[in-house]
Amino acid sequence: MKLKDQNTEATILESAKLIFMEKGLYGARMQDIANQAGINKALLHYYFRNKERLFDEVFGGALARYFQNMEIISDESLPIIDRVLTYSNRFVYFLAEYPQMSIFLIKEISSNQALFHLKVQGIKKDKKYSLLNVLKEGVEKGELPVIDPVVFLMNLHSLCAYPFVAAPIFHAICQGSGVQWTDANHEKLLQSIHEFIHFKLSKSHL
Amino acid sequence: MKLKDQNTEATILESAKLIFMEKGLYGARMQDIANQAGINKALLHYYFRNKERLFDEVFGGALARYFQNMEIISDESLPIIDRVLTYSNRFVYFLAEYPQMSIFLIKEISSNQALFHLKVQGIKKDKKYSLLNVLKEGVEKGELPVIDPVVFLMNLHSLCAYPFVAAPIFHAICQGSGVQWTDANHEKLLQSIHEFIHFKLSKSHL
DNA sequence: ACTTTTGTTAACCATTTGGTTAAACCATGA
DNA sequence: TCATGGTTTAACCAAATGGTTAACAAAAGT
Repeated sequence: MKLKDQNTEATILESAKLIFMEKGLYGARMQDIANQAGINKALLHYYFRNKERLFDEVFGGALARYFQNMEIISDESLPIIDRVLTYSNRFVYFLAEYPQMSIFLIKEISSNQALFHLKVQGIKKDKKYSLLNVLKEGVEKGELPVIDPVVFLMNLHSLCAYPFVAAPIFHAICQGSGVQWTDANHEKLLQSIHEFIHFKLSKSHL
Repeated sequence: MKLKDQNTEATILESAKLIFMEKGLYGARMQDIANQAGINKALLHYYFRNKERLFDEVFGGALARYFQNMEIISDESLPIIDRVLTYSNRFVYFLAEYPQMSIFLIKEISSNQALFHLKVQGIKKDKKYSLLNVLKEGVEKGELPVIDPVVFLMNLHSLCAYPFVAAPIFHAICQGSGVQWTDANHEKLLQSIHEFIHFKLSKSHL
Protein backbone atom coordinates (compact mmCIF):
# COMPACT_ATOMS: atom_id res chain seq x y z
CA MET A 1 0.00 0.00 0.00
CA LYS A 2 2.18 2.77 -1.23
CA LEU A 3 -0.98 4.82 -1.01
CA LYS A 4 -0.35 5.66 2.61
CA ASP A 5 3.38 6.01 2.23
CA GLN A 6 3.76 9.59 3.34
CA ASN A 7 0.35 9.53 4.81
CA THR A 8 0.96 6.94 7.46
CA GLU A 9 3.64 8.95 9.17
CA ALA A 10 1.39 12.00 9.31
CA THR A 11 -1.51 9.92 10.56
CA ILE A 12 0.65 8.49 13.29
CA LEU A 13 1.88 11.92 14.33
CA GLU A 14 -1.65 13.25 14.43
CA SER A 15 -2.90 10.31 16.43
CA ALA A 16 0.06 10.47 18.75
CA LYS A 17 -0.56 14.16 19.33
CA LEU A 18 -4.15 13.44 20.22
CA ILE A 19 -3.37 10.62 22.61
CA PHE A 20 -0.32 12.24 24.18
CA MET A 21 -2.19 15.47 24.78
CA GLU A 22 -5.04 13.59 26.37
CA LYS A 23 -3.04 11.19 28.51
CA GLY A 24 0.49 12.53 28.75
CA LEU A 25 3.66 10.59 28.12
CA TYR A 26 3.05 8.02 30.83
CA GLY A 27 -0.69 7.67 30.39
CA ALA A 28 -0.54 7.19 26.65
CA ARG A 29 -0.30 3.61 25.45
CA MET A 30 1.34 2.72 22.19
CA GLN A 31 -1.66 0.51 21.48
CA ASP A 32 -3.98 3.50 21.93
CA ILE A 33 -2.00 5.46 19.40
CA ALA A 34 -1.96 2.55 16.98
CA ASN A 35 -5.71 2.13 17.34
CA GLN A 36 -6.30 5.82 16.86
CA ALA A 37 -4.21 5.68 13.68
CA GLY A 38 -5.90 2.47 12.58
CA ILE A 39 -2.64 0.60 12.17
CA ASN A 40 -0.62 -2.13 13.77
CA LYS A 41 1.39 -1.33 16.83
CA ALA A 42 4.62 -2.53 15.29
CA LEU A 43 4.27 0.10 12.61
CA LEU A 44 4.72 2.78 15.23
CA HIS A 45 8.13 1.37 15.95
CA TYR A 46 8.86 1.12 12.28
CA TYR A 47 8.36 4.85 11.76
CA PHE A 48 9.53 6.06 15.14
CA ARG A 49 11.99 3.84 16.87
CA ASN A 50 10.33 3.99 20.26
CA LYS A 51 7.85 5.83 22.41
CA GLU A 52 10.18 8.63 23.41
CA ARG A 53 11.20 9.26 19.84
CA LEU A 54 7.59 9.57 18.80
CA PHE A 55 6.86 11.76 21.76
CA ASP A 56 9.78 13.99 20.91
CA GLU A 57 8.50 14.48 17.41
CA VAL A 58 5.10 15.64 18.59
CA PHE A 59 6.49 17.65 21.46
CA GLY A 60 9.15 19.40 19.44
CA GLY A 61 6.67 20.32 16.73
CA ALA A 62 4.26 21.92 19.16
CA LEU A 63 6.97 23.90 20.84
CA ALA A 64 8.37 25.16 17.55
CA ARG A 65 4.94 26.28 16.40
CA TYR A 66 4.46 28.19 19.62
CA PHE A 67 7.75 30.07 19.48
CA GLN A 68 7.27 30.87 15.83
CA ASN A 69 3.91 32.35 16.68
CA MET A 70 5.39 34.53 19.39
CA GLU A 71 8.15 36.05 17.31
CA ILE A 72 6.09 39.23 16.94
CA ILE A 73 7.72 40.54 20.09
CA SER A 74 10.91 41.19 18.15
CA ASP A 75 9.32 43.50 15.59
CA GLU A 76 11.06 46.76 16.36
CA SER A 77 8.91 48.77 13.98
CA LEU A 78 6.12 48.80 16.56
CA PRO A 79 5.83 50.47 19.97
CA ILE A 80 6.46 47.97 22.73
CA ILE A 81 2.98 48.21 24.15
CA ASP A 82 1.49 47.30 20.77
CA ARG A 83 3.80 44.37 20.49
CA VAL A 84 2.76 43.17 23.91
CA LEU A 85 -0.90 43.55 23.00
CA THR A 86 -0.40 41.49 19.85
CA TYR A 87 1.69 39.03 21.81
CA SER A 88 -1.18 38.45 24.20
CA ASN A 89 -3.63 38.11 21.32
CA ARG A 90 -1.55 35.49 19.61
CA PHE A 91 -0.91 33.69 22.83
CA VAL A 92 -4.60 33.42 23.60
CA TYR A 93 -5.56 32.51 20.05
CA PHE A 94 -2.89 29.87 19.91
CA LEU A 95 -4.16 28.33 23.11
CA ALA A 96 -7.74 28.63 21.93
CA GLU A 97 -6.78 26.55 18.92
CA TYR A 98 -4.85 23.99 20.97
CA PRO A 99 -6.63 24.18 24.32
CA GLN A 100 -4.78 21.18 25.72
CA MET A 101 -1.37 22.34 24.59
CA SER A 102 -0.54 24.38 27.65
CA ILE A 103 -1.34 21.76 30.21
CA PHE A 104 0.31 19.20 28.01
CA LEU A 105 3.53 21.14 27.91
CA ILE A 106 3.48 21.85 31.61
CA LYS A 107 2.79 18.25 32.45
CA GLU A 108 5.65 16.95 30.41
CA ILE A 109 8.06 19.71 31.20
CA SER A 110 7.50 19.27 34.90
CA SER A 111 8.34 15.61 34.63
CA ASN A 112 11.23 16.05 32.25
CA GLN A 113 12.94 19.40 32.61
CA ALA A 114 16.09 18.18 30.92
CA LEU A 115 14.39 17.42 27.62
CA PHE A 116 12.58 20.73 27.66
CA HIS A 117 15.72 22.73 28.30
CA LEU A 118 17.43 21.12 25.35
CA LYS A 119 14.46 21.72 23.06
CA VAL A 120 14.05 25.33 24.11
CA GLN A 121 17.70 26.09 23.78
CA GLY A 122 17.66 24.60 20.30
CA ILE A 123 14.67 26.62 19.18
CA LYS A 124 15.42 29.89 20.88
CA LYS A 125 19.12 29.99 20.23
CA ASP A 126 18.96 32.21 17.17
CA LYS A 127 16.48 34.72 18.54
CA LYS A 128 18.01 37.86 19.94
CA TYR A 129 14.85 39.10 21.57
CA SER A 130 12.51 37.67 24.09
CA LEU A 131 9.60 39.41 25.75
CA LEU A 132 11.74 39.71 28.82
CA ASN A 133 14.58 41.45 27.02
CA VAL A 134 12.21 43.76 25.20
CA LEU A 135 10.62 44.78 28.47
CA LYS A 136 13.98 45.37 30.13
CA GLU A 137 15.11 47.56 27.26
CA GLY A 138 11.80 49.41 27.25
CA VAL A 139 12.18 50.30 30.90
CA GLU A 140 15.82 51.32 30.50
CA LYS A 141 15.09 53.55 27.53
CA GLY A 142 12.12 55.10 29.26
CA GLU A 143 9.61 53.86 26.72
CA LEU A 144 7.86 52.00 29.54
CA PRO A 145 7.08 52.90 33.15
CA VAL A 146 9.43 51.47 35.75
CA ILE A 147 8.13 47.96 36.24
CA ASP A 148 9.71 44.67 37.16
CA PRO A 149 9.88 42.88 33.80
CA VAL A 150 9.91 39.42 35.34
CA VAL A 151 6.84 40.04 37.44
CA PHE A 152 5.03 41.60 34.50
CA LEU A 153 5.94 38.68 32.25
CA MET A 154 4.66 36.29 34.84
CA ASN A 155 1.44 38.20 35.34
CA LEU A 156 0.83 38.39 31.62
CA HIS A 157 1.48 34.73 30.96
CA SER A 158 -0.70 33.87 33.90
CA LEU A 159 -3.63 35.87 32.61
CA CYS A 160 -3.32 34.36 29.14
CA ALA A 161 -2.56 30.75 29.84
CA TYR A 162 -4.15 29.78 33.11
CA PRO A 163 -7.74 29.96 31.86
CA PHE A 164 -6.86 27.18 29.43
CA VAL A 165 -4.72 25.22 31.82
CA ALA A 166 -7.35 25.28 34.49
CA ALA A 167 -10.38 25.05 32.22
CA PRO A 168 -11.71 21.97 34.01
CA ILE A 169 -11.52 23.74 37.35
CA PHE A 170 -13.27 26.83 36.05
CA HIS A 171 -16.01 24.75 34.52
CA ALA A 172 -16.51 23.14 37.89
CA ILE A 173 -16.45 26.44 39.77
CA CYS A 174 -18.85 28.13 37.38
CA GLN A 175 -21.16 25.16 37.25
CA GLY A 176 -21.28 25.09 41.03
CA SER A 177 -22.39 28.70 41.08
CA GLY A 178 -24.91 28.54 38.28
CA VAL A 179 -22.78 30.59 35.90
CA GLN A 180 -21.87 29.41 32.47
CA TRP A 181 -18.34 29.74 31.13
CA THR A 182 -18.27 29.07 27.43
CA ASP A 183 -15.16 28.85 25.36
CA ALA A 184 -16.51 31.79 23.38
CA ASN A 185 -15.57 34.14 26.19
CA HIS A 186 -12.08 34.55 24.87
CA GLU A 187 -12.96 38.04 23.77
CA LYS A 188 -13.88 39.03 27.29
CA LEU A 189 -10.70 37.46 28.52
CA LEU A 190 -8.58 39.32 26.00
CA GLN A 191 -10.29 42.57 26.85
CA SER A 192 -9.41 42.18 30.51
CA ILE A 193 -5.83 41.30 29.57
CA HIS A 194 -5.56 44.38 27.39
CA GLU A 195 -6.82 46.47 30.27
CA PHE A 196 -4.11 44.98 32.42
CA ILE A 197 -1.44 45.71 29.84
CA HIS A 198 -2.52 49.32 29.53
CA PHE A 199 -2.68 49.60 33.30
CA LYS A 200 0.88 48.40 33.66
CA LEU A 201 2.59 49.74 30.56
CA SER A 202 0.90 53.05 29.78
CA LYS A 203 2.88 56.01 31.01
CA SER A 204 -0.27 58.10 31.01
CA HIS A 205 -1.32 56.25 34.13
CA LEU A 206 1.41 57.86 36.19
CA MET B 1 6.32 -3.14 65.90
CA LYS B 2 3.29 -1.62 67.49
CA LEU B 3 5.35 1.54 67.41
CA LYS B 4 4.35 2.39 63.87
CA ASP B 5 0.75 1.32 64.27
CA GLN B 6 -0.89 4.67 63.60
CA ASN B 7 2.31 5.96 62.18
CA THR B 8 2.48 3.67 59.17
CA GLU B 9 -0.76 4.93 57.74
CA ALA B 10 0.40 8.52 58.05
CA THR B 11 3.78 7.67 56.58
CA ILE B 12 2.10 5.98 53.64
CA LEU B 13 -0.18 8.94 53.06
CA GLU B 14 2.75 11.33 53.18
CA SER B 15 4.83 9.22 50.83
CA ALA B 16 1.90 8.75 48.49
CA LYS B 17 1.32 12.50 48.45
CA LEU B 18 4.92 13.06 47.52
CA ILE B 19 5.00 10.47 44.76
CA PHE B 20 1.55 11.25 43.38
CA MET B 21 2.32 14.95 43.26
CA GLU B 22 5.55 14.27 41.46
CA LYS B 23 4.34 11.69 39.00
CA GLY B 24 0.58 11.88 38.86
CA LEU B 25 -1.82 8.98 39.15
CA TYR B 26 -0.49 7.12 36.13
CA GLY B 27 3.18 7.93 36.61
CA ALA B 28 3.28 6.94 40.25
CA ARG B 29 4.22 3.32 40.96
CA MET B 30 3.05 1.53 44.05
CA GLN B 31 6.61 0.32 44.49
CA ASP B 32 7.86 3.92 44.48
CA ILE B 33 5.43 4.81 47.22
CA ALA B 34 6.39 1.75 49.23
CA ASN B 35 10.08 2.59 48.87
CA GLN B 36 9.45 6.18 49.86
CA ALA B 37 7.61 4.98 52.94
CA GLY B 38 10.27 2.36 53.65
CA ILE B 39 7.78 -0.49 53.75
CA ASN B 40 6.70 -3.49 51.80
CA LYS B 41 4.44 -2.96 48.85
CA ALA B 42 1.81 -5.32 50.16
CA LEU B 43 1.39 -3.08 53.15
CA LEU B 44 0.02 -0.39 50.93
CA HIS B 45 -2.78 -2.70 49.95
CA TYR B 46 -3.28 -3.66 53.55
CA TYR B 47 -3.98 -0.07 54.56
CA PHE B 48 -5.59 1.13 51.36
CA ARG B 49 -7.28 -1.51 49.29
CA ASN B 50 -5.84 -0.39 45.98
CA LYS B 51 -4.12 2.42 44.14
CA GLU B 52 -7.26 4.44 43.46
CA ARG B 53 -8.32 4.21 47.09
CA LEU B 54 -4.95 5.53 48.21
CA PHE B 55 -5.03 8.22 45.58
CA ASP B 56 -8.49 9.25 46.67
CA GLU B 57 -7.35 9.64 50.23
CA VAL B 58 -4.48 11.95 49.28
CA PHE B 59 -6.50 13.80 46.70
CA GLY B 60 -9.51 14.35 48.89
CA GLY B 61 -7.32 15.54 51.75
CA ALA B 62 -5.56 18.11 49.64
CA LEU B 63 -8.79 19.43 48.22
CA ALA B 64 -10.40 19.68 51.62
CA ARG B 65 -7.43 21.56 53.01
CA TYR B 66 -7.59 23.99 50.15
CA PHE B 67 -11.26 24.78 50.50
CA GLN B 68 -10.94 25.10 54.23
CA ASN B 69 -8.17 27.61 53.71
CA MET B 70 -10.27 29.68 51.34
CA GLU B 71 -13.28 29.99 53.58
CA ILE B 72 -12.21 33.51 54.47
CA ILE B 73 -14.22 34.79 51.55
CA SER B 74 -17.43 34.17 53.49
CA ASP B 75 -16.50 36.40 56.42
CA GLU B 76 -19.12 39.11 56.15
CA SER B 77 -17.56 41.23 58.86
CA LEU B 78 -14.95 42.46 56.39
CA PRO B 79 -15.23 44.67 53.29
CA ILE B 80 -15.19 42.55 50.16
CA ILE B 81 -11.95 43.99 48.88
CA ASP B 82 -10.18 43.04 52.09
CA ARG B 83 -11.57 39.56 51.85
CA VAL B 84 -10.31 39.28 48.30
CA LEU B 85 -6.88 40.52 49.34
CA THR B 86 -6.71 37.94 52.10
CA TYR B 87 -8.04 35.33 49.72
CA SER B 88 -5.20 35.99 47.34
CA ASN B 89 -2.69 35.91 50.18
CA ARG B 90 -3.88 32.57 51.40
CA PHE B 91 -4.07 31.20 47.93
CA VAL B 92 -0.47 32.12 47.21
CA TYR B 93 0.79 30.98 50.59
CA PHE B 94 -1.02 27.69 50.23
CA LEU B 95 0.57 27.11 46.86
CA ALA B 96 3.94 28.23 48.16
CA GLU B 97 3.69 25.51 50.77
CA TYR B 98 2.51 22.89 48.29
CA PRO B 99 4.06 24.12 45.06
CA GLN B 100 3.11 21.01 43.15
CA MET B 101 -0.46 20.95 44.36
CA SER B 102 -1.92 23.10 41.65
CA ILE B 103 -0.47 21.25 38.73
CA PHE B 104 -1.25 18.02 40.49
CA LEU B 105 -4.91 18.90 40.82
CA ILE B 106 -5.13 20.12 37.26
CA LYS B 107 -3.46 17.02 35.91
CA GLU B 108 -5.76 14.69 37.70
CA ILE B 109 -8.89 16.73 37.24
CA SER B 110 -8.29 17.01 33.53
CA SER B 111 -8.00 13.25 33.26
CA ASN B 112 -10.82 12.47 35.62
CA GLN B 113 -13.47 15.17 35.73
CA ALA B 114 -16.05 12.82 37.17
CA LEU B 115 -14.11 12.13 40.34
CA PHE B 116 -13.36 15.81 40.86
CA HIS B 117 -16.98 16.85 40.46
CA LEU B 118 -18.04 14.38 43.09
CA LYS B 119 -15.35 15.49 45.50
CA VAL B 120 -16.03 19.18 45.02
CA GLN B 121 -19.75 18.77 45.36
CA GLY B 122 -19.20 16.87 48.58
CA ILE B 123 -16.91 19.47 50.07
CA LYS B 124 -18.62 22.61 48.86
CA LYS B 125 -22.18 21.51 49.42
CA ASP B 126 -22.54 23.17 52.80
CA LYS B 127 -20.95 26.46 51.91
CA LYS B 128 -23.31 29.21 50.99
CA TYR B 129 -20.68 31.56 49.69
CA SER B 130 -18.07 31.29 47.02
CA LEU B 131 -15.83 34.06 45.74
CA LEU B 132 -18.05 34.22 42.69
CA ASN B 133 -21.22 34.76 44.69
CA VAL B 134 -19.56 37.32 46.91
CA LEU B 135 -18.42 39.29 43.88
CA LYS B 136 -21.83 39.14 42.26
CA GLU B 137 -23.47 40.42 45.43
CA GLY B 138 -20.84 43.10 45.81
CA VAL B 139 -21.54 44.41 42.33
CA GLU B 140 -25.30 44.27 42.81
CA LYS B 141 -25.16 46.10 46.11
CA GLY B 142 -22.80 48.71 44.70
CA GLU B 143 -19.99 47.85 47.09
CA LEU B 144 -17.85 47.04 44.05
CA PRO B 145 -17.43 48.70 40.65
CA VAL B 146 -19.35 47.10 37.80
CA ILE B 147 -17.10 44.22 36.79
CA ASP B 148 -17.70 40.81 35.30
CA PRO B 149 -17.28 38.53 38.34
CA VAL B 150 -16.38 35.50 36.26
CA VAL B 151 -13.65 37.30 34.35
CA PHE B 152 -12.28 38.80 37.54
CA LEU B 153 -12.27 35.45 39.26
CA MET B 154 -10.43 33.97 36.35
CA ASN B 155 -7.89 36.76 36.25
CA LEU B 156 -7.28 36.53 39.97
CA HIS B 157 -6.85 32.78 40.02
CA SER B 158 -4.58 33.04 37.03
CA LEU B 159 -2.31 35.57 38.68
CA CYS B 160 -2.10 33.52 41.86
CA ALA B 161 -1.82 29.99 40.58
CA TYR B 162 -0.09 30.04 37.22
CA PRO B 163 3.33 31.04 38.57
CA PHE B 164 3.33 27.79 40.50
CA VAL B 165 1.80 25.70 37.79
CA ALA B 166 4.25 26.94 35.22
CA ALA B 167 7.24 27.24 37.49
CA PRO B 168 9.37 24.98 35.27
CA ILE B 169 8.60 27.12 32.25
CA PHE B 170 9.43 30.33 34.05
CA HIS B 171 12.67 28.93 35.30
CA ALA B 172 13.55 28.07 31.73
CA ILE B 173 12.50 31.47 30.39
CA CYS B 174 14.35 33.37 33.05
CA GLN B 175 17.44 31.22 32.79
CA GLY B 176 17.48 31.78 29.05
CA SER B 177 17.50 35.52 29.61
CA GLY B 178 20.02 35.63 32.39
CA VAL B 179 17.46 36.56 35.03
CA GLN B 180 17.02 34.63 38.22
CA TRP B 181 13.58 33.72 39.50
CA THR B 182 13.78 32.48 43.04
CA ASP B 183 10.91 31.05 44.99
CA ALA B 184 11.41 33.89 47.44
CA ASN B 185 9.78 36.31 45.05
CA HIS B 186 6.33 35.51 46.32
CA GLU B 187 6.23 38.88 47.97
CA LYS B 188 6.73 40.65 44.68
CA LEU B 189 4.10 38.43 43.14
CA LEU B 190 1.60 39.19 45.89
CA GLN B 191 2.31 42.88 45.59
CA SER B 192 1.44 42.85 41.90
CA ILE B 193 -1.68 40.85 42.61
CA HIS B 194 -2.78 43.34 45.24
CA GLU B 195 -2.23 46.13 42.77
CA PHE B 196 -4.45 44.28 40.35
CA ILE B 197 -7.16 43.80 42.95
CA HIS B 198 -7.13 47.49 43.86
CA PHE B 199 -7.16 48.39 40.20
CA LYS B 200 -10.25 46.30 39.55
CA LEU B 201 -12.17 46.56 42.79
CA SER B 202 -11.47 50.05 44.15
CA LYS B 203 -14.25 52.48 43.40
CA SER B 204 -11.84 55.33 43.82
CA HIS B 205 -10.36 54.41 40.50
CA LEU B 206 -13.51 55.50 38.66
C1' DA C 1 10.23 -12.03 -14.83
C1' DC C 2 12.68 -11.49 -10.64
C1' DT C 3 15.16 -9.28 -7.19
C1' DT C 4 15.32 -5.55 -3.84
C1' DT C 5 13.37 -2.23 -1.05
C1' DT C 6 9.65 -0.43 1.59
C1' DG C 7 5.44 -0.95 4.18
C1' DT C 8 2.53 -3.83 7.23
C1' DT C 9 1.05 -7.47 10.15
C1' DA C 10 0.42 -11.37 13.64
C1' DA C 11 2.67 -13.63 17.02
C1' DC C 12 5.84 -13.49 20.44
C1' DC C 13 9.06 -11.92 24.39
C1' DA C 14 10.83 -9.71 28.58
C1' DT C 15 9.74 -6.59 31.89
C1' DT C 16 6.86 -3.94 34.65
C1' DT C 17 3.09 -3.40 37.55
C1' DG C 18 -1.08 -3.73 40.40
C1' DG C 19 -2.63 -6.93 43.27
C1' DT C 20 -2.86 -11.59 46.23
C1' DT C 21 -1.46 -15.17 49.48
C1' DA C 22 0.46 -17.58 53.07
C1' DA C 23 3.49 -17.36 56.43
C1' DA C 24 6.09 -14.79 59.94
C1' DC C 25 6.35 -11.15 63.48
C1' DC C 26 5.12 -9.08 67.71
C1' DA C 27 2.56 -6.77 71.38
C1' DT C 28 -0.76 -7.97 74.70
C1' DG C 29 -4.15 -10.18 77.64
C1' DA C 30 -5.77 -14.66 79.57
C1' DT D 1 3.35 -19.24 78.43
C1' DC D 2 0.73 -19.35 74.90
C1' DA D 3 -3.15 -18.08 72.18
C1' DT D 4 -4.90 -14.09 69.66
C1' DG D 5 -5.26 -10.61 66.44
C1' DG D 6 -3.39 -6.77 64.26
C1' DT D 7 0.84 -5.76 61.43
C1' DT D 8 4.50 -6.82 58.00
C1' DT D 9 6.96 -9.40 54.66
C1' DA D 10 8.73 -12.51 50.75
C1' DA D 11 7.16 -14.87 47.08
C1' DC D 12 4.05 -15.24 43.69
C1' DC D 13 0.46 -14.30 39.85
C1' DA D 14 -2.03 -12.46 35.93
C1' DA D 15 -2.50 -8.71 33.06
C1' DA D 16 -0.62 -4.96 30.64
C1' DT D 17 2.87 -2.91 28.02
C1' DG D 18 7.00 -1.48 25.27
C1' DG D 19 9.45 -3.57 22.05
C1' DT D 20 11.15 -7.45 18.66
C1' DT D 21 10.94 -10.92 15.02
C1' DA D 22 9.80 -13.26 11.09
C1' DA D 23 6.96 -13.54 7.55
C1' DC D 24 4.09 -11.45 4.13
C1' DA D 25 2.49 -7.76 0.69
C1' DA D 26 3.18 -4.23 -2.48
C1' DA D 27 5.96 -1.25 -5.21
C1' DA D 28 10.05 -0.16 -7.62
C1' DG D 29 14.18 -1.01 -9.83
C1' DT D 30 16.70 -4.33 -13.02
